[in-house]
Amino acid sequence: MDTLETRELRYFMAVAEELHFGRAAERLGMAQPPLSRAIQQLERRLGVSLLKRNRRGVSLTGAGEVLLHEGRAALDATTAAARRTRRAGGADSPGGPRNRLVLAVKAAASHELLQKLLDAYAAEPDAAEIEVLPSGTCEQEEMLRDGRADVALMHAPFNSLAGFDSEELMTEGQIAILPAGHPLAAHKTLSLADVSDIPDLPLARWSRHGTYPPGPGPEIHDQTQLAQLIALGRTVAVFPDSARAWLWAEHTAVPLTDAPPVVTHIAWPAHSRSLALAGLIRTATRL
Amino acid sequence: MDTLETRELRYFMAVAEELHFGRAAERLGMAQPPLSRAIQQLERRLGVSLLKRNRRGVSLTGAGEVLLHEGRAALDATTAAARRTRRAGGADSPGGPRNRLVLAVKAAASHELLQKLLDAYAAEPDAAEIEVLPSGTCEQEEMLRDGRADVALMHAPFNSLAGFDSEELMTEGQIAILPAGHPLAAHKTLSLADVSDIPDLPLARWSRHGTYPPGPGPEIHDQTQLAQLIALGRTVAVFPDSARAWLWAEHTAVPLTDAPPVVTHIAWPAHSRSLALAGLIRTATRL
DNA sequence: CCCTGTCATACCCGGCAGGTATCACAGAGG
DNA sequence: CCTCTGTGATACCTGCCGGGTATGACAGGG
Repeated sequence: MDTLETRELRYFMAVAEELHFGRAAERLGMAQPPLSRAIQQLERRLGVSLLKRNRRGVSLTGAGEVLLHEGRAALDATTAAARRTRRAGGADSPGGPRNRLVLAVKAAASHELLQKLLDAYAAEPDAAEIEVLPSGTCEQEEMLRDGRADVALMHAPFNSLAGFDSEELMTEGQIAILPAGHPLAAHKTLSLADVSDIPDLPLARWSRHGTYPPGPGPEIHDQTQLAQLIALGRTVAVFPDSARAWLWAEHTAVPLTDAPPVVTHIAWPAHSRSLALAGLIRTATRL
Repeated sequence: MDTLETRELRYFMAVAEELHFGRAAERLGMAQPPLSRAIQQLERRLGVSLLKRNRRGVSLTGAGEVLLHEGRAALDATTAAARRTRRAGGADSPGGPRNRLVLAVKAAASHELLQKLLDAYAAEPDAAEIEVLPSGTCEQEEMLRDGRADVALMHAPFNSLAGFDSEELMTEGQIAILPAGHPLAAHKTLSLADVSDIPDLPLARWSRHGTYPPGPGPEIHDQTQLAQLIALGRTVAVFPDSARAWLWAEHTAVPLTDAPPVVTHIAWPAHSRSLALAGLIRTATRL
């Protein structure tokens, strides 16, 4: 009676996101009528109206908005359960659980720290196998939530640690990366205001799930693209100190005085109870 | 293909907890054969063996243990979604969402703080209705997780804040509550060791989901029972300072020097995005 | 060797998820 | 005013699958 099958959740999420039964049905690979009926049944079972049918499209009610948020979390938890269970497959014999951990890392960030962590952990006596999973901009959170990853390196304040357990690993300042020839590159230090409003160097806009924030800067989704655009004198970027590791000859790094410090954490789902994970965290905090 | 219906999850959880298909089926209100078949299908779909059938009972494989933990979280998230959506029902008109928040509080704890919080919040201009939900020993965590509550007052280190967002509200020391006539009641202060091993006053054992930890003390599930047993000179209890509010004449409170301080937090699910909740938290942190 | 407890198999049935065809209705144009 | 289009709802049918009952297979205990 108060069950909420995942199928129903999937259906509702599709409709709530598309705000259109036809498109939602197509996305789900089914016909529109059964989808309509399923949503009606869902509303009846919950005793709540979720959608306002406006004869010209659909909009969410208050309850619908709640179910959109909570349902996302529930679906993520469910697929996470499936994925992590699959991954634990074959690990039957209690003698050698042959655990494998998936570690999500923002591509090309924290190179040095990651290297040290992997080396130190590999030296542990009962080290599990670690699979490093490169993730897009701020994607580590989703990866932890939906089970693609078991543990992640995150960077506050860019990533939100909400809902995860975490330990602090490292704090660093931020630098502006400028074209070597630019006038500002001669400064000893800069402020955020100095670099956020340079007329000839608009800040680049990072891809996030294929979309870009509005603004004048170039659209990028890749560190190499960015590096190249800076080298060409087309843009400027703000990065943590450790980005110095991949600077080109055509780049100049200038410390920012008022940028918030970047804190690298190791984070994992709060309910995790894995021995291998505990070992990795212990290793990380000892670095 | 990688869906994991909630029905399957419910079935597996039952079997994993009972470790017995017959009893699990009974608990689920169904016959045993379809349950067996459902679990087999689940194992085939996941491509993973979850249970070891020992011809004499059943035990979990490694993957089964993982699914037991992750599945619990997923099921909680799903029922939470259903409950919170139901509760948001009728809140259709964006003009007046008539939000109601459910606040879980350990019964009889933090009386004074709770009173101040409710008063202060009620004075806010756009205050939602607050339903106070008394919870058993350390039950607030489950209530937040499975959606029975939206926000809770928790007491570290007794409650675990893992997986929730929280703000610290208050820190207090702990006291021993003794029968007024007892020799130890004459002391100015005591240590934990002093009260944990009094031969004639064994520490009481609190009910937790109907079961009791082992030990010599009396079994209780209610503050009034405890108060009475102390008054009768049968037991001693350790409580935060604020418990002085409900002491009887026959009780004596003695501060404990080495007991860890109790920190009261207001905590909520990390993904919450409710305006009413935000208002309550703002009010709470300003107290 | 039989009895008991336990899970798997065999087989049947009814309900419901899903498909197709169609309706009802609101807006846009003419 | 009528028609055409896009939308979600309704009607009806069908096949699958979830669930039930009966029974089998097998390990332990007496």
